[in-house]
Amino acid sequence: MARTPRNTLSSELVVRTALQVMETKGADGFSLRGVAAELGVGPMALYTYFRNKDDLYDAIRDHLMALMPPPPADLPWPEQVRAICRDLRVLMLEHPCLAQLLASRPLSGHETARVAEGLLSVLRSSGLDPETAARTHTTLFTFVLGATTWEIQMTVEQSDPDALRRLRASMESLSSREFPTVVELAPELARTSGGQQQFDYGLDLLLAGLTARTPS
Amino acid sequence: MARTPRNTLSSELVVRTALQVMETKGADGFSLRGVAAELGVGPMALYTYFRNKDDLYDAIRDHLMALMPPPPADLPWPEQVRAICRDLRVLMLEHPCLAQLLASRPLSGHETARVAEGLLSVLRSSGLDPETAARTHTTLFTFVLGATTWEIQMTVEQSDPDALRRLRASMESLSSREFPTVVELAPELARTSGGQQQFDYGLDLLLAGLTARTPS
DNA sequence: ACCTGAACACCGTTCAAGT
DNA sequence: ACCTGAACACCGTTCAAGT
Repeated sequence: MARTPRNTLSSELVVRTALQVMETKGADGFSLRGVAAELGVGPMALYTYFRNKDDLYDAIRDHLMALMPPPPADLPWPEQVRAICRDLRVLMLEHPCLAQLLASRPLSGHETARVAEGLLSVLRSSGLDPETAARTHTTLFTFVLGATTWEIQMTVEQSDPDALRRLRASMESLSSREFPTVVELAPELARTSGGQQQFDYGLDLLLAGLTARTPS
Repeated sequence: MARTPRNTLSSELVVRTALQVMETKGADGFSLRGVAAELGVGPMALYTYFRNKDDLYDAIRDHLMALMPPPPADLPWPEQVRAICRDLRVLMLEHPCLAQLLASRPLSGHETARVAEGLLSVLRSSGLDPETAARTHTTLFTFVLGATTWEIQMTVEQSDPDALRRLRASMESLSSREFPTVVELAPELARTSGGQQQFDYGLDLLLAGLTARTPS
C-alpha cells in the first residue's frame, strides 16, 4: 500500500506487517505477496530478511510469544501451571493464527524458549524429575494446543451462518436409532466445544492426575 | 494419469483417489487439480460430486474414520476409553493427513458420528451426566488431537536433516544462563515429543483425574 | 546488501458451453 | 446429470540483473 523508500525495510517491520496482514485477512488469506504489497515493495524484497515462508512464520510466532506474561510467583505450583496454560489459551484466542503457527512448526526462538523456561522451571521446582518434567511440559502444551485450536475452529465455523446451517442439517440427518447418544447430547456437545469452563475442566483433570502422583 | 471413460466417475472413486494423492504427496502437496489429473479428467469434473475443496475434505475424513475399530466390550470403562483414544492416535499416525482434517473442520458425517457415539456411550454408561459426558468427550478428543498432531509434526521435522540441523543450532544458541532449564532438559524434551509412552502418560493423567471424581 | 522484474509452475473456482 | 475448455485472480520461489 504505502510506498516505502529504500533502506527503510527491516525484519522487524516485515514481521509486524505480516502479523497485521494475518489478523486482517486471516491465516488462510495470508501470503508473502500480500505482505509485500502492504509494504509497497516487490515480493522478492522479503527474501532479503527471510529464507522462505516458513522462516517468516517462525519469526511471527516468536513475535507473538513475546506477549506471554511471566509466570506469577508466590503461588503453589499447580496454580502457577494453571495460570501459564490459561495465559497461553488467551493469547491464542487473541491471535488465532498463533494456534496454526505453533502446531505446524517446531518450537524455536528466544521468546518461545522463554515461555518454555517458565513452565519447565515451575515443574522442576515442584519436585518432578527431568524426564517427568519434560513429559508433563509436552502434555500440557499439546493439551492447550488441541483444546484451543478446536475452540478457535468451532468459533470460526459458527460465525459463518451458511456453514452452521449445513452442520445442523447433517446433525439432524443422523438416525437417533443408530446414534442415540450423539443425537441426545448434540446440544451439550455444541456448548462444550469451547469456553473458559470447558478449558478449565480439562486442565483440572490433568492437574488432578498430576498432584495425585507427586510426593508432596 | 489413467484415462477414465465417461460415466465411470463416482464420489467413492474420487474420495479414494484423493486419499491416495494425500498419502503420496502429503497433505500440503494435495490439490484438486492433482486428483483430477490422477483420474484423467479435467479439474471441473470433481465439482459434479463435491461443492468445493472443503466438502471433499469432509468426505476423506469420514472415509478414514470408517477404519476406526469399534470400542472393545467387556472391559472396565476407563480401559474402554483408553482403547478408543489409543486407536484414534494409531489411525492418525497411519494417515497423517487425518490430523489436519480433524483439526480444521467441524465433526460431521456418518462414520465420524459412529466414533463419537462409541466414546460418548461409554462415558454415559460410566455414570457421567450428559453435560459432563460431553465435556469429557471434547477434552479427550482435543487431547488426542493436540498430542498426535504434535507427534506427527515433530516426526516430519526430524525426517528432514536440514531442518533438524537448523533446530539443533537454534537450541544450542540459547543462553544457558537465561534459560537453564530448557538447555538442561533439551534431550528429554526432544525425546518426549512423541511415542506411545508419552501419549499414555498424558492419557493416564486425564483418566486418573476422571476416575478420582466419578462416584463408583 | 538490498531490491526489481520477468518468468516458472502451480493453485481454487466461475462461467458458458457441450453431450 | 456429467464433463470440457478457457479464463480469472491468485500463489511461492528461482534466476539474472541492477544499485
